[in-house]
Amino acid sequence: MANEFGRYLRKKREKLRRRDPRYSVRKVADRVGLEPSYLSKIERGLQAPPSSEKIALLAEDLQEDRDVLLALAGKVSPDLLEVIRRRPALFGQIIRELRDLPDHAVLRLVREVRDGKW
Amino acid sequence: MANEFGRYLRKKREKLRRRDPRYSVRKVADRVGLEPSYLSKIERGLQAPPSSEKIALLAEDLQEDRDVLLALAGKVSPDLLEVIRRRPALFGQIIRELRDLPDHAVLRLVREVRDGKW
DNA sequence: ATTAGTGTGGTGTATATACTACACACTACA
DNA sequence: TGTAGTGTGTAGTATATACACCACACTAAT
Repeated sequence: MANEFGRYLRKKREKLRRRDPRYSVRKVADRVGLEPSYLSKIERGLQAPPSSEKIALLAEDLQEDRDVLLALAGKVSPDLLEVIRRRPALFGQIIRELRDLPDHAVLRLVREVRDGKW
Repeated sequence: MANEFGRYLRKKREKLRRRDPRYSVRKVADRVGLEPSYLSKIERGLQAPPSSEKIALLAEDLQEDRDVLLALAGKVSPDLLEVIRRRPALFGQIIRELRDLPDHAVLRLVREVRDGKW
């Protein structure tokens, strides 16, 4: 499961690399501020995923969804945590309420909210 | 802010203690499985809040809301994290959507969902 | 044959997390 | 005056987190 993160990362990076040499382990590592061998180990599951901050940078560099990448690493975006911590009872309640709803139902809800019905 | 947690804890414990001697530092610590001096330091803000697990036990013992207590400690309940990690894109989206809504709007939403309209 | 670039192995480390163990001084009660 | 219970101070520790440093072997181009 922590392994899943590494495999996903490597797959995506290699895919990008086929079209663009700027996606070598070294270059990506340099851009996000990691030591290349560290990133290499992470991709092979020899190291646990890095910090949320580095994962966010990786997501941006590799054009991935930040929340998805963080989830693969067993983490949750700090800004979401912040939202919950601000109103814990309220958000605890709604998240648990939505926990077992199918995707489409939740999505409909998202849309309703965005369309200003609330 | 980490200090807030301690003060809140002490206040609640002392309140309970006025009516029931079972709420001494020692007794509470024993029940939740902590060393008394450790809990004492936590209550005075000399130690950071304990693990989520211990906080949950404290919440139960002191009849407090688990999510609120965790939030005071700067944490989020592991079961909520799990919900988000399972469907990160979806829950990331909805939480950010609800972030700036006033309590009453979110509450109305909770009720609608619970009443099976979804 | 040098140079630039590739991925990776081994080793070390600073900081944080989450505690425990034990002793001490004080109070209340029998 | 002993016994039980109170809170707290000092000290130490095991484990996890989040990395960096350096060296090596390999490939491709000049």
